[in-house]
Amino acid sequence: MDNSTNWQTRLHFLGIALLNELEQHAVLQSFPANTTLVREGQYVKLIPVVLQGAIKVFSSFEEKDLLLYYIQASESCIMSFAACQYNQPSRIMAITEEDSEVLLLPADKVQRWVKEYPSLNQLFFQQYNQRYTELIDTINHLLFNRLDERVYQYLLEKSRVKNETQLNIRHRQIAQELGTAREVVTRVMKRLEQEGRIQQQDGLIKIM
Amino acid sequence: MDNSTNWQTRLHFLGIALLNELEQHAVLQSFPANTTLVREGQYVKLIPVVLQGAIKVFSSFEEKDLLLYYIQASESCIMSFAACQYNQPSRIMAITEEDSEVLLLPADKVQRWVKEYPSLNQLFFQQYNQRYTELIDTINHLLFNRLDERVYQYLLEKSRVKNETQLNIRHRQIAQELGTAREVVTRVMKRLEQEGRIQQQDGLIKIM
DNA sequence: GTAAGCCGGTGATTGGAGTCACCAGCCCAG
DNA sequence: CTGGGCTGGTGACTCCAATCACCGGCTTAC
Repeated sequence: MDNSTNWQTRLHFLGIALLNELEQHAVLQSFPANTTLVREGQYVKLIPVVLQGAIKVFSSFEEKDLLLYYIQASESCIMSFAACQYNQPSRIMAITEEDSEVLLLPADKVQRWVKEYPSLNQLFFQQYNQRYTELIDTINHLLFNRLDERVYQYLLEKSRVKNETQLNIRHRQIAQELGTAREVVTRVMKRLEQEGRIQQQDGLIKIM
Repeated sequence: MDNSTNWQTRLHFLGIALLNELEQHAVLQSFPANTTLVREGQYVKLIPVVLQGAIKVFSSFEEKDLLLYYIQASESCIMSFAACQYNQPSRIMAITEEDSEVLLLPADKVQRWVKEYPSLNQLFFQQYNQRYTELIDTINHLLFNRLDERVYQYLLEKSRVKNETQLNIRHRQIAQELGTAREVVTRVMKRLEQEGRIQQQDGLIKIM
């Protein structure tokens, strides 16, 4: 597979001029699933643009985590962007959800590119907006939905991101990504199964 | 009070050139406390920059609200910004917390100004980042803190924004802004009082 | 083969918060 | 001055989720 031209077509919306800059200064890198890319408190010097796969972004707080959103193809990470612009430490944790291919842009260059290339400026505004909206949804779910619904939505979203109808995932992980406990998830899953909304077999979860 | 030069000094960081544009195209307007500026689902054509006072921004969802943050002097509203850029309806509700003075920028002009004036571009990036960080904090509070702590933090923040040590506020309003019920707040306030963290007298709340 | 570890599953219990119903005190309008 | 509106305050109850303790089944390491 010709990666170099590949990502250029995928990121075509950034414009030829910027693509040329990227070709020179950005680094293409692959990560296996479950690689931790950023930890909380870390200072970041590279800004990722996902080409393939997905990165999941967490908030961690006092030993407990909460899945905030996924970064998918053609998307970038506003937290790294912010972290480099204001030289703040990262407030989130980022882990590859699947084997992923990522274009890494040097932070100092991005500072300049944002000013020179409206397409990149546009991308980050759009990303900020999208992430912000997602967070508001997350908050509303947290505040007003029962755990049943949160778990179900979580499964739907994960299935959408991974593009699989069968999910291979442990109760423990679900619990961790939703910031709750394993037994609680087990019970909720039982209920969802009884309600005919999911099926569990051999550690696989099928969404109906 | 000479308002016209007044806001120009306050917004000096935007640069002379942009200030001239603002002078021509922006509108200075005052609102009494508790004026609803934006409702959920509304399409916005004006982007506010607060000069004096404060605007509180809510998420409302199935009849319940949640206070997200305050827009204070020299700050703007990213939700309006987004709403106008992507022509999406507003996902939030905005109400003046106090008597406020606001500079209203026409949405279509802002589109252009953002590209032409890095200072404005910068302002919105900075605002996005700030709001985003605040939301993450809110989420962590929601997930991991007891209501006691949430209420206390809420009171601290409100006292900071209004710059008053005594708050004149009803339990009902606290409940509404935190997305809970009045009786619950009453009980929490009782506990906070017994713990010596606040004092309640004649409907005034004093933070210790 | 056996011990250790992870997996889902379950019962008992606790605690936080939301809900319902009702009270007294206060103020204001008519 | 009286009724209706607001305020805070309370008891009783319910519900959901978290926690603790413990299971049997399965895989893996040694």
